[in-house]
Amino acid sequence: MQVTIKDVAKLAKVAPSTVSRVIADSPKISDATKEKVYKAMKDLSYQPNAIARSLANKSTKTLGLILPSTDENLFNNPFFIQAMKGISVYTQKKDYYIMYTHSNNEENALNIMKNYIHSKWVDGIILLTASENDKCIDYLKEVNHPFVVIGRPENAQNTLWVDNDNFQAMYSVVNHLIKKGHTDISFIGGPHHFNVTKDRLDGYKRALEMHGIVIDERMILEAKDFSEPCGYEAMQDLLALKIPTAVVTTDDLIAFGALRAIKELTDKKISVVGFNNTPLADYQTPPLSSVDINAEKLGYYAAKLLVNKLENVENILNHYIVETKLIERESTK
Amino acid sequence: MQVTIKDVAKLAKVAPSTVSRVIADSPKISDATKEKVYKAMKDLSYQPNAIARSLANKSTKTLGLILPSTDENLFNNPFFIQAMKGISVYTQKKDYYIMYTHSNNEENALNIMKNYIHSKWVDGIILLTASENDKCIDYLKEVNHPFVVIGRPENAQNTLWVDNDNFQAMYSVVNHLIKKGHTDISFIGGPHHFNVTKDRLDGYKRALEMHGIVIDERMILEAKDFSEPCGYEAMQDLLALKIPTAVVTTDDLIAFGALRAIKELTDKKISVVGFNNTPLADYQTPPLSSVDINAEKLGYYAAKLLVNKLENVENILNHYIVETKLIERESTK
DNA sequence: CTGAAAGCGCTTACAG
DNA sequence: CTGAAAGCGCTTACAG
Repeated sequence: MQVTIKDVAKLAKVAPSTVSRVIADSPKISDATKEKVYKAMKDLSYQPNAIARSLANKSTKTLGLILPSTDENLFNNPFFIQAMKGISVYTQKKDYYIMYTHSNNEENALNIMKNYIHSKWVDGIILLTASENDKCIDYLKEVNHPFVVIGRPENAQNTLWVDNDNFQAMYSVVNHLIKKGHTDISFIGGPHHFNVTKDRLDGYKRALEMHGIVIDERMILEAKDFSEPCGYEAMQDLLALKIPTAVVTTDDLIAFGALRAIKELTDKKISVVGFNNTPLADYQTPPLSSVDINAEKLGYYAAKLLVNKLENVENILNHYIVETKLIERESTK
Repeated sequence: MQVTIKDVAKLAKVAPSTVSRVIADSPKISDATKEKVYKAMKDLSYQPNAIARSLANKSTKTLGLILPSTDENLFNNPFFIQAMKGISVYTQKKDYYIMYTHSNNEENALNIMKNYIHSKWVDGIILLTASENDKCIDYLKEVNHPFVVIGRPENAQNTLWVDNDNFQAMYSVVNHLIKKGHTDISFIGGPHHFNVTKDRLDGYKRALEMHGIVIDERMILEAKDFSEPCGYEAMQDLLALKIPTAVVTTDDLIAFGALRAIKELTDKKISVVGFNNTPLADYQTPPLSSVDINAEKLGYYAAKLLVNKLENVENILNHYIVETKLIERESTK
């Protein structure tokens, strides 16, 4: 049967409350008593019941995660699983737990989140993506429930978030290309309602401006989705219009599609850069240069910010910026 | 403040126990009372506290998942995230929750599992991989805690599991190749301590035997890991020895490596088949034929078997076999 | 059909 | 420094 705090108390000849204090390592308890209790716990191989603890403490030490599920990117891009790993690494250190659920759409996500919160399962929520007018964020703010966002949210003040500096990341990629002599640089982004797309587009534009290159709006394309076929399609549209010397994209899958379109539709050499440095970037022909966004670290720091808040540890900043790194390969040589 | 069952009881002018029975939809309660209580619940927007419920019920309706983390495959192969999605889809239907943790090694996995169990967080465990002498399985059997395995375990009786028919899957791939005229068919498997590797190897051997083709042990290679470089290396070793007309592998990444070795090291046309039908199989040169193992369905049925057991619904069989399908592309044409 | 009471396994003011 | 008691928010025999 289940060994409880009472059994330990009986064996150690103390009160249950004393055992509880020993578990919490209360400084008020004498060392002698602690020893007695530790021994009894060991003899009975006692393990505290986390549920009972949660009820008494009004805290589960559990974080809730909601994953998109229609998003094709979920399976093609290791971002989510890497971020989940980073979260897990931090929570394990801090004895926190993680719950996750997949959602089909934003409304579904909101319901899952409400359920997590109202049923008292989770102490905090980690949002893995941020979009414009994010209903989840609005709700979490409204009910004032602790959360953190991976990706910079719209009203970043009073909100915990982690992100890459997407503006800077794309700025330096484009800057790098310009230094190599490129002037006709095109941009193929994912759907524009993602903040991440906007930030990277801004970085692209800024780099061109800084070098006095006129921005040609026709060279800025939107892939309908973070997928290979959408990348192919966008590149196809672009080639029908104009042949650039370089293309920056906001996603490896989009870049894979662009590479294929280039191979099939033109003889010109066009440099291509992806984002996320997915494992297969290295195995494209040519191997694809790509920006590593360090998804595991994004997850790790997201968990850290949130746990700090839950434990009332002051966060020096309400966000972390995780560094990016261009991994240069054949596609830009 | 938190709305409790007492507040609802007071407003509806009934006892808390009555409210509890209404929530559980007990047939003993009159419709009139039910109505009153429903109204009160709505007026107060009452949500049951899952933690309190769990404590009283001695059941959390939560399943625990342990993910490998060193495994390179974790990021390269969408298997895990797909299986996790399938699990989530089923648990959502049944109002169950999921917890996950990443582990670094088997010992770590065992500790995480023990913690899940002893702290009473989870009602059941889903193991995403099964290896020889699996310590987690041994432990779960020892303490008689409900669990299900994705992948056929060693002593399958009295154990819930889901899997593809890996023997059959590989058998029919090899059979298919033989029918196309191949007789020199090589096998490159992942590490041999995985049951899945053994089953597929058996299927390979059986198909050859059935057609009277002598098995040449030198044509059976082991990639040290489920990775592209290990596939490359194995193929390289093979080519140094003998040039087959076809190669079957147990993993797309291994197959990607094999394709690259073939391109670089020989002019011969060699057919290649992968496993898992990862999204990028389609974008290899040539596009890779691969066996789709339906990971989402594996997860879905794993959750189903386990939840049935927890709810005392009899499982007709202690396992599910999820169908596989060869997706044929250029690499075998 | 419904209520009062005890219990799930903890924690934590309050006393001493 | 330690204990007795009340409480966290539910459920469920037991009575009626």
